[in-house]
Amino acid sequence: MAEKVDHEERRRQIAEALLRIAETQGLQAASMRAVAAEAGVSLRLVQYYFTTKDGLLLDALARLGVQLQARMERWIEGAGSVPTPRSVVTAILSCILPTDAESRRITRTYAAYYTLVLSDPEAMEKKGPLQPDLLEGFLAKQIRSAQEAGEVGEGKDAAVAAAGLLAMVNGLGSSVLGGQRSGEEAVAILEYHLGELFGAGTR
Amino acid sequence: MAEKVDHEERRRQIAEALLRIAETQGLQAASMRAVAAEAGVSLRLVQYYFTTKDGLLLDALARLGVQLQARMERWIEGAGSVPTPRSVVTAILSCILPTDAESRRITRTYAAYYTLVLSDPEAMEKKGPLQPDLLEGFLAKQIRSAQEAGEVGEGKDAAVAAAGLLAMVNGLGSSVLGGQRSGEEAVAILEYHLGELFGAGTR
DNA sequence: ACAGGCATGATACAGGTGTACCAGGATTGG
DNA sequence: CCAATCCTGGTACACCTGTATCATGCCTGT
Repeated sequence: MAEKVDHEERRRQIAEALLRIAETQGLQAASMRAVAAEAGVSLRLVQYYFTTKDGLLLDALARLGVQLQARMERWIEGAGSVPTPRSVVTAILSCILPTDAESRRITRTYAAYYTLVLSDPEAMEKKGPLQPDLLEGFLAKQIRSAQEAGEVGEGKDAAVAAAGLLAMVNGLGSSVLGGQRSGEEAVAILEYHLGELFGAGTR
Repeated sequence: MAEKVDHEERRRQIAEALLRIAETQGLQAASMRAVAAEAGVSLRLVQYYFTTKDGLLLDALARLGVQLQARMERWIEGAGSVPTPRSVVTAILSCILPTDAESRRITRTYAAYYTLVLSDPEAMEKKGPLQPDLLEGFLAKQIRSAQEAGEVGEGKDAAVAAAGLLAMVNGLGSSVLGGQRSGEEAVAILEYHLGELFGAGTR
């Protein structure tokens, strides 16, 4: 058979063009023709590698997920040589906030997908390597182990605290994207609440 | 002049049709024709009362804002005969969460508008009687007065706590809409964190 | 009673959308 | 060298979008 080009590479090129448009102009501006133009290929090619538009949308979303996951792992590693639970939790949560260019890009793009999954509920499951439920469970586990180490008060509920923090980071991200707050203010608010949690309960 | 119909009433009828579509199918499904059909009028009428589509979108958003504001005032009144700062804060925050039919409707519709204001930044300012900054400031004031009454610890930062709580409620609402959590679980998480704040700091 | 202007209906237009189809060029297996 | 297979370009087809235009009915002030 004639195996000329690298399919995966082409798919990546096109999918990232879609993500670029979604980030800057929103998903409603990401037509097949616009994606083709942004990727520098013909409309036919986009159709060829992703038969339907939903296929393209889903594939691009999956790629965005692995990008975020990669960023989180990078931030956890960079949190310190011996990662304490607190530093891990701080790294995970603060790397989601739109502070630098990469996180702003990822957050904006995820926000563009947000209304899409609302209007089409549970159509986009089984896709993401990033289920927020998993992340929440992981955070709760970190908090619980910090609790056993005496770093957080006995009375705290690790699961509820994790859920609340994750939701807060989500909301803070929205406010930054909406221009009500700078990224630095958002991390300040987050770190204050982390201090309340890890501050041994008295204070 | 011939003053036959009640303009305001017709505008309300059409705008609420738009909101109904936005809630159930998202804003991208709210075409002029769909709104006309939902409102039971002709396309021309929608054009007549709202010259352009942006006008309709903005007007409907404003109406949604006053609906939310009315709900908040209703909840504050229903919070108790003598409203304490804590009950006021609890009422405001928990009435935003999608628990009953009305709040689900409002939250879903606001979410539908969310990506719209992202792709067109600051185009929709000066509109809402509900700036989140104002709400945040009001919450901070309530917390501060509770602080003077000794209900919350001295070390707490009222402004930062208010910002965090508001963001958390925002994020919790998103998770409920996304189907990860029930509304009751969300208010439980919120009330836990309110307890942490108002629980005099020790515990 | 009659003209004036408001309110409504039907339709047209230009543009953009996702998808389908047809054709030809390149490359490799036999 | 031939043919089969993969890849790519151009284009067409319905359909839906927001908006503009033409026309008509109906109420009202005088």
